[in-house]
Amino acid sequence: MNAKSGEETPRRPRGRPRSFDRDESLDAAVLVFWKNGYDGSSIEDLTQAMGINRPSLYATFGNKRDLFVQAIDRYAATHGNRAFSAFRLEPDNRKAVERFFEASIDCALADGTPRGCLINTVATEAAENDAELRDKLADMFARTDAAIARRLSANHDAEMSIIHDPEALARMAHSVTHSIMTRARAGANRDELTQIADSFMAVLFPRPLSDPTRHRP
Amino acid sequence: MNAKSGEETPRRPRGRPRSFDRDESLDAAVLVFWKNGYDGSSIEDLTQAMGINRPSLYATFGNKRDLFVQAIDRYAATHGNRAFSAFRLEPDNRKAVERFFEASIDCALADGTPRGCLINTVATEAAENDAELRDKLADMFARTDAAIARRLSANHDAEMSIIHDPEALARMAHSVTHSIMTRARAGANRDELTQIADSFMAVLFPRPLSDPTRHRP
DNA sequence: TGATTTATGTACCGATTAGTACAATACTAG
DNA sequence: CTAGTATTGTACTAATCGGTACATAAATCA
Repeated sequence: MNAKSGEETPRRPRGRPRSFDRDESLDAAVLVFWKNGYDGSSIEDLTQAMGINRPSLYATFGNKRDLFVQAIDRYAATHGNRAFSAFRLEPDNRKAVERFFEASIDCALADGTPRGCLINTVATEAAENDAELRDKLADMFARTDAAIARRLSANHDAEMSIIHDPEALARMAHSVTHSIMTRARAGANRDELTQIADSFMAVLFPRPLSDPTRHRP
Repeated sequence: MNAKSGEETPRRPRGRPRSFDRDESLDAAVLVFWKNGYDGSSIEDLTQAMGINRPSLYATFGNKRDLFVQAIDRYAATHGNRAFSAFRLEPDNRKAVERFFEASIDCALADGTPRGCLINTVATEAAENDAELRDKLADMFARTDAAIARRLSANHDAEMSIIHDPEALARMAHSVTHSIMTRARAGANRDELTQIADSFMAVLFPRPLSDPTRHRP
């Protein structure tokens, strides 16, 4: 009867309602894993940061490893997506990649969050002993490569880059952020990371000698 | 008297001699940390792989954290140095960088060793909660940048690269290996890593259109 | 030959680990 | 109202964690 008369009714679930928001708790778990790594994060650390107790964690997220995988997806949908939103909004390819690098640096060095990237730095390290996680990450990396390539080839000014293959250019831009994340976690400051980004911009999108805004190669 | 008559006498130390070779044990510890990460490696794992018991580990290397730092240095002197030896032996800058990338891929995917790099992948992740380690890594990264730059500027054919500043070129070549290590740990295969390296070779060392061995950009 | 010094092997420490049993609680369905 | 269902908080488990005390073994020094 419900299925016919009112599809808009939310139909609350049967038992006692959950007292916390799943995604908010997941955001807290992201920060813990991001800072301490997988093995460095204890259930005690996690439940404390998430504001829930152990049975709630296990009932909602499965176990520590499952929680980690869900935290990776949550990270990709939040912090990870921020670098791409700037990317998507910029119609010019050169500026889009430039802002992609800037956003990556911002994410890698943001106040209030750990250095580097949960995916590139933490999950990747933990993937050595977890073949399923490794496959997941390889897939995420490939999807990121493809998403950048799709965005780059959508614009017809792709000729501005000396790389005429958008997929190759996308892999390279993505790769530059890997170094940004690695160097950030290892203590590099913003100037150093900006220098890296600028250097690669200069070779990926070289400006003609006549251009006064041209990077010095 | 010893100092005058015979400097060649080894003068063995006082007490019971150590029953294992320090560097050999360290090599085993390198593999354990490389595979499992810092927090993922237990003292039990380490002593078992190193073939020594716990008191010997603590007497020789201090504690787990100190052992980790010594393993990092040992890694740099063995596996890490291999990438540079190929680099140093090659007089041509383009080929030197090409072999630097090849050696990095070999190290990242070698049979018998874990994926990626102990320094770029494992130690870097662990540096977030260890300011001293982070400073050490930042220093190691800067030294690697500088060593590559020194090698590149020693040769006068540096003009072969589109990047005329050897230090910028060195940072970029080093950065490419960061992505190689990250992607390798995340499950990328040799073809994918070679593709990355080739793409960057094509922009860092572009060949003239007339060159039949020119990379397709 | 002792006396001294250092490493080894066993056996242990308190703390922390991931995960769970169980009763109480808060909701929906009838 | 009662019955059914799912979450909550407390308390607990066996196992493992990093680190060490202590007696024994093997070397040098005198």
